[in-house]
Amino acid sequence: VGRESGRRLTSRDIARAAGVSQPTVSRALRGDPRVATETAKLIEATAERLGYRPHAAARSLITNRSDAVGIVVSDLGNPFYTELVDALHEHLEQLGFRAILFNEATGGAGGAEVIAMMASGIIDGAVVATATVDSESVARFSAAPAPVVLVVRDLPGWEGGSVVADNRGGGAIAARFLLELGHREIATIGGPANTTTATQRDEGFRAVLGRDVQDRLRREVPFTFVAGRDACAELLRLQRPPTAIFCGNDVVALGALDMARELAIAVPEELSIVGFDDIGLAAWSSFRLTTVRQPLQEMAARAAQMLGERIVGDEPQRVVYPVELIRRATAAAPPSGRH
Amino acid sequence: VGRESGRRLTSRDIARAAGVSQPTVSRALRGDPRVATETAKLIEATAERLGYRPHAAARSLITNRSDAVGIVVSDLGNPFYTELVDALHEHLEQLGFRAILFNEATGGAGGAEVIAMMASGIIDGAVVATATVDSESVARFSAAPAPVVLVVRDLPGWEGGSVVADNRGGGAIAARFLLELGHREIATIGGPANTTTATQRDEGFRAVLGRDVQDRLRREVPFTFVAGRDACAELLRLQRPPTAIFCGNDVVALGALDMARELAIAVPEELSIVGFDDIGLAAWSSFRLTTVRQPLQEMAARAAQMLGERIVGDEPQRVVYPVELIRRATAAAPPSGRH
DNA sequence: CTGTTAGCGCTTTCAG
DNA sequence: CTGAAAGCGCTAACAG
Repeated sequence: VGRESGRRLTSRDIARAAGVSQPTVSRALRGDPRVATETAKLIEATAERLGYRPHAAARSLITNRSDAVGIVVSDLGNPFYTELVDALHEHLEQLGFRAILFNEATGGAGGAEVIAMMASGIIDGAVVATATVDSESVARFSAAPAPVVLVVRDLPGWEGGSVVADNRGGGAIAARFLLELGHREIATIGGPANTTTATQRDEGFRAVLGRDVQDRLRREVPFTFVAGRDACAELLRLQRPPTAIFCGNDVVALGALDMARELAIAVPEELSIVGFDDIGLAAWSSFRLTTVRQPLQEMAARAAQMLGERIVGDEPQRVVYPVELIRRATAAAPPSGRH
Repeated sequence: VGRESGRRLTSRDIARAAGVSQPTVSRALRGDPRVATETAKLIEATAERLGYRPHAAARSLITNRSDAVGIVVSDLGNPFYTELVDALHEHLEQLGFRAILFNEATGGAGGAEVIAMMASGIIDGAVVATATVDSESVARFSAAPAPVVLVVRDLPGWEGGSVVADNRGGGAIAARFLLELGHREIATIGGPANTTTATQRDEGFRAVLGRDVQDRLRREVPFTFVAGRDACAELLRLQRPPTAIFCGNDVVALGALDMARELAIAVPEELSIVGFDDIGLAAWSSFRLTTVRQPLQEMAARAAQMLGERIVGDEPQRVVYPVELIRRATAAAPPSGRH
């Protein structure tokens, strides 16, 4: 394999070849305006010709910046996180950052891994999408040696910057929609209680309903496809099954839909299903899931931008994005005589 | 935010606190056996107490290793790549590597970006899943300043290490299966001709068919859901439509299935569809796609391992994994009178 | 506008 | 087993 055997090419080599001093090479290659245009051109040309690339570690050692940031998600198997990673990655790259992937599951709970990498100077900051409400998280992230921006999920008491959707409002929208359709026996398959996402959606939903969802119609599960399937099966096995289900997110809703089909329950004729997020799959004609859309692209862009700002010292902000109901084919009026 | 204001903590600080010399701290923290057990314990304790973390850049500058590697995929929107990234990431992490994400689309064609990062010492190697057959790729990757391992897709003439599935064999299996079911009017929606994956699957398929697929029943499209939909619509609009379609991968097959449903064509009664890869979605009861499975987990593990080996100087290898037919619900005998 | 001089915080000889 | 000295390849003052 044509890998070079020799020593690494350094700025000193370029300096020698171009007949200037080493710092001038450094300046020229970074576009320092103090270097004469002629000199700069010459240096760039020789660097190009010799195939020189500055050694990132040497630079980092001085600047104390790595130009890399972490993206923390819990589960790439979940399409929602995939889309988020994709969007974050793209926007971060546009801002000149490399993205290092962290998996909450393997990378140690509570972001320990990320914080360690900040301390080593490997990353300049991180955007985390896995915040869970527990006693340590806020304190931990607040004491992190580099900025952390929360996206999608927030944390009570967190002041370090976050961009989230109006989950409360979204829950309310879903409830109003289902109520207007004529549903009365409405079930919920909510997400984990230790995520603000799940609790806020639930709160918004119940606030509009004007009462709590009966315990028998209430499920609280992890944000996974299989959990959605299982919870839906339980609900449909009830003596008086619901005519509609509001799900904590789309993956869960898709799981519920999948199970309804497996049990030959017609959607939306016999059962309405509403999700949350509007992931790509939701629009596939195999699903046509009615859902509450959160503007993931915009949120990712804003989070990336905010992290960039925080890294250069700007103040943290908390920004909330509006959501919108996307009517597709999984929700309709309840079967007659059932409401 | 409780970020420290002071100077960075260095190994010299730990040395002072522990009453030893700075190099001894360095040695102890790396587990150098020459350090006395007592001394090592003392050093570890003070480092822990003070919250010291070695500066990665300083280390890299000397060792010329970053312990980070690149993962190059083209499109995280494609579930297949997502699963691959997830698996690679996990195995790489187990080997002590961090994963930096690259997107072929934004990161410059032909892996230019990755090679630049190798030259800067930012990554020690890369596993690339986006190899396309063109005049430059092999030369480029061969001349890269750090090891490249190809996964999923291979390149003719590439000697740098690759782990792929038996795509030819898989195409043959699919053809044999469809033939035995009784199909005669078989269409193919293949992938891009500049990927070995697509061409090999197609070759294997045609070899068993004993003849070329008629041009009218042949489509060659990008590996996307929408492309699968569109191609399927075209095929079904034909005067004499096919009774079966072999798709270049699962995403395309799912697209085809989606379109068949939209056009109210019963699958598998009126149309059989066979995919390739066996992505997670294929097993969902909404799809139950019959497909040729390539062992992605094993392949990712092997690729990660191979990259690790290449980085420490081992010879490249080419490993091919067997595939297997997964019979689910999208393939059956053709409608009577149609074969 | 450019060169000289100092380090950044580690790892690695080389002594002892 | 441990310390002293050197230096990785850059960037950042500071002169000139």
